[in-house]
Amino acid sequence: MPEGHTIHRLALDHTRELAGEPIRVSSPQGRNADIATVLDGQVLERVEARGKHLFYHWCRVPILHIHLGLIGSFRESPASPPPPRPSVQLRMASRHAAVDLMGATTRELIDYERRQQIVDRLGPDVLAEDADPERAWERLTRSSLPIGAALLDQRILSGVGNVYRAEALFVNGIHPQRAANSLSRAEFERLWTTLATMLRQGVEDRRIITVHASERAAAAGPGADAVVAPEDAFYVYQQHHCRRCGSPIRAWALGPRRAYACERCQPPEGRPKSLLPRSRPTQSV
DNA sequence: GCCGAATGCCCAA
DNA sequence: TGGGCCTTCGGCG
Repeated sequence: MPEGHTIHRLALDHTRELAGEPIRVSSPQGRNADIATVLDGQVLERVEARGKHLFYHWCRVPILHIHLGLIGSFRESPASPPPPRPSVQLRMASRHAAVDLMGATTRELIDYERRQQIVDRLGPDVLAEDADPERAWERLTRSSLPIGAALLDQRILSGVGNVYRAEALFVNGIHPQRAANSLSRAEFERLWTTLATMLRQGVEDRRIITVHASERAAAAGPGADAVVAPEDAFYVYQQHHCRRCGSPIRAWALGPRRAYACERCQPPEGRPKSLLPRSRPTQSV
């Protein structure tokens, strides 16, 4: 479930668990035996997260570039791990921990120049300490995309995926179909702040929970701190009813992905209803 | 057991 | 614009 928060969490964890000592690298599934051969026994320096990309920097060999895609994931076991599943693309093991990579769309060794190309393509990472929202604002104002599509365009800003887009737009009362260049500067700044706050919380929680604790407590009463169920974690993503006003949540295809909105809390604004995009909101779920 | 969807993105046509 | 890549899981027979 990889949006930017997952990637940054992995970079932190893997740097802590794997860096500074020789790493055993293998490819149980076999398709990345070439990578394993190069990396096995090498010392990992650090793991870098940029948007949804991971870069493993080693002391003496090329950079391991990983992109999880939609369904890629890491699984972690303590030292002396169980045998890997056959689907494991790469296993990296230190004395302290082993991490298994599965389902990732990109596993490749690259040089620094190539890494630079990839980074240069990305808009500012909402999770980067030194992220420059101004760059995102410039690209946004030049975009004719709906804001819902623009937020998923990693060239405009990076790290945001389908859940955070739905949730951040909801919190700011912005309809996903509004043109990106129709946002006011103030709206953009609030949106950026929301995203940065949400993703940082995601890094900490190791999952996405966007509904504010006070609202969860109000709904669930005491004990809401226990395990948060998916239906309590989100305002609109894959929800049926708006937890603020009770209106039905609409879900429709916005570009290649499903968008979610409460059209009462997020008015399409500025367009007569007759001119609304005929993207045909369907029943939720 | 099979099918489709899932927090993504790339490429060819 | 459509298909491909990659795996898991839940819903449906």
